[in-house]
Amino acid sequence: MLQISFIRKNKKKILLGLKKRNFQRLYLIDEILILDQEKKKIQSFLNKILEQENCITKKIGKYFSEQNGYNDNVDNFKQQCYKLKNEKKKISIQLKKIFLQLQEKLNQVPNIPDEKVNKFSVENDIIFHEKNIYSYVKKNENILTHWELSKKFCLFDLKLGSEICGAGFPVYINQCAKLQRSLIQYFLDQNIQASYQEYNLPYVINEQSGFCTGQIPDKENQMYLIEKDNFYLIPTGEIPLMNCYRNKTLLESHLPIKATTYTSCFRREAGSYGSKVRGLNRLHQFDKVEIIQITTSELSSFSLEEMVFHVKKMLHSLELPFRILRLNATDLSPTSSITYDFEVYSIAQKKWMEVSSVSNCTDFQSNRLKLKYKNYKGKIKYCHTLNGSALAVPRILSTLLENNQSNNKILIPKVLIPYTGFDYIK
RNA sequence: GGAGAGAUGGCAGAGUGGUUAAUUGCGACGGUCUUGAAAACCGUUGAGGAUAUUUCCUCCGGGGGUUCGAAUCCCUCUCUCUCCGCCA
Repeated sequence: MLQISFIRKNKKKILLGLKKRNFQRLYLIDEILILDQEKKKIQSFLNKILEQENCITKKIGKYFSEQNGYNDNVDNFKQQCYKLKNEKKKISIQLKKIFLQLQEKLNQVPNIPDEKVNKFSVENDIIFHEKNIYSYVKKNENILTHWELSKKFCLFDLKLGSEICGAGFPVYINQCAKLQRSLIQYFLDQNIQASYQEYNLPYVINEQSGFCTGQIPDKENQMYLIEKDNFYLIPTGEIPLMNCYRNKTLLESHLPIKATTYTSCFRREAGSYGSKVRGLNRLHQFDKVEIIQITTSELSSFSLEEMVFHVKKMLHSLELPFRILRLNATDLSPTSSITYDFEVYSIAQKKWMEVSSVSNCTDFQSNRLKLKYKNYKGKIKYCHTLNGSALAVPRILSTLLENNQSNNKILIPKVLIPYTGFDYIK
């Protein structure tokens, strides 16, 4: 959510940013500013009434404490209060109505894109491209997809999962199950080594948490709802992790805060179909290790670079061919001001698979979270929040299987062998 | 699931109808003393909003009510703790 004080002072900048996103409802900004003016007017009028009321009540109080009894003046004062009370009630209702309208409109406005982000009409920028992809392509002509490999090596069973629950809930078996667990452990260890603190969190959240990180109302339909208790299954560990810092005022000297968590993620993925959902490409339940940073406005772009570098390093260590894209403005999620997507190339499917997305949400989330910090001068400001996957497990798993296959076995990358305890799958 | 207790500033913890944004302690910040530090002593120290920059308003878990007036009384919701039951 944008701050109202920011909107008041930066109308032009905001409109330009929203146009860049191809956001259609630009009129919202004018409506917000008008409502804000109106709210201010009514608020100060109400304040004056309250002031009068407080003044009279204090006088009555004085009579009671000093003279210990009734007085003609007291009845007079009471009469005055009755009048004010009626007016107060009327105006409070008006104010509340306007406040809610204002809030509702503010909730609809997305974050302003960073200067580096391209317009909606432009292709996503490829800012990094691993060249050794070509050596993989030459290596073998008879390459199997991971679902074909699964049949050959007994890696996972989608049918079994669909009988237990439904499509998109895979069952991993034997060496593949261990490889999956090894990946999670490896990612967590790498993150902890980069001084991210590990959290183990609830997989279920309430509505407030979803609102604070921006999934509600925007992506409400992507989440599973437990109606009986009004809880949602998490679509990403970012939500419970970031909500650990709801309603907090941190000290600048404690920033940046770096945290990581491993969770399963649950997504309804309504409307997905075809090759996109083959095998492990798009699932209703999958595992992901998430990293976040909470920092100041001055340092958030540095944090973003640091996170990108960290993810890059991990992909390198897994020896996977990948590229990094800077998303253009239309592809940004509403909370994000700038996002880098990491894609690994699958030589079997001959396409790029998104395995991580690293975003700077600036103060958009912290405004909803009421997450602030006190700077060295003692002034209180909103934090900047960043989040990224490090990394999404199934797509790393599937591309590892596909890219490391040979006729009768699948090789495990060196860095994972201490975790798996075997150096190939057969 | 049953019974009871509670929710107050960064934290701890008073306050049961009237100058109470709220005693006090800890913490933090500033000062005195000291070569420096500690100790001791003195002082400052919640947030949000509006504004003519001076004042005003709001906030004691959330919402509603009683009253001229609510942290304080009533209703309701949420959460926490204790005891009992059930259970990985």
